[in-house]
Amino acid sequence: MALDKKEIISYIYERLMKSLGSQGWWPGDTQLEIIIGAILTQNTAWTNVSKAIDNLKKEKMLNVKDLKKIHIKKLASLIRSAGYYNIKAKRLKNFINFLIRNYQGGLKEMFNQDYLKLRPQLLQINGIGEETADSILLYAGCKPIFVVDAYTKRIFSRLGLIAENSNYDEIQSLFMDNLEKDVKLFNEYHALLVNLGKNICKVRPVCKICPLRDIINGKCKKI
DNA sequence: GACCAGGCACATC
DNA sequence: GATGTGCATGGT
Repeated sequence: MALDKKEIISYIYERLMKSLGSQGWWPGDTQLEIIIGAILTQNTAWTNVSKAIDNLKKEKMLNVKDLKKIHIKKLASLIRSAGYYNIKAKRLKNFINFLIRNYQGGLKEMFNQDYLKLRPQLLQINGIGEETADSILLYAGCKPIFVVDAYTKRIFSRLGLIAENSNYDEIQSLFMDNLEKDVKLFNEYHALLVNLGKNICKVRPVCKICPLRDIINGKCKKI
């Protein structure tokens, strides 16, 4: 008997979790650090982002007040390793300015509202798109929003569960409509997909190392 | 040395 | 609305 979509989505999660275990996301000690990481990791390997965050830590810059004060050129130099450093310095500043203007610099105040109202506000900030906004909501704010990224799209279109040209909302709905709205579940599921994508599904356009369909029937040896 | 990475905004058609 | 391009470092 064939599994329906809901069962497949849950089954993939169960298998990934069983094979790879809890991912312990997001790597970061504070809400602000997570938000900064979410902006810096845009189209960038985490290893490069990690160095940038270490630099900010060393300079004791991981707070709203100092990020407001720091000159943008200096900020850019500190995050150099994360790539696109000029643009990302601007994006960090944009977020900090938004936070100060609307919430007196308080993340607690920002998150202390209906997250469905916060999401469009975040999307208004230049440099924060859907994935970054949702990462902020889920990983920094602990709100039940599913994060969609390039790996999610690649993996699930290869599985034939979404069309290759699906947009962000469509993919997000696949998960949000078929899973319990559970922060821990959304947290782990996205992180597991990134792990799977990074380590196993690099080969394009077809994954030759690990046929993804085998995830579903449990035959996959790699995970 | 080519290719890729946990995107996004903007220009152009 | 769809498609193309700039942004940039560091690992494989």
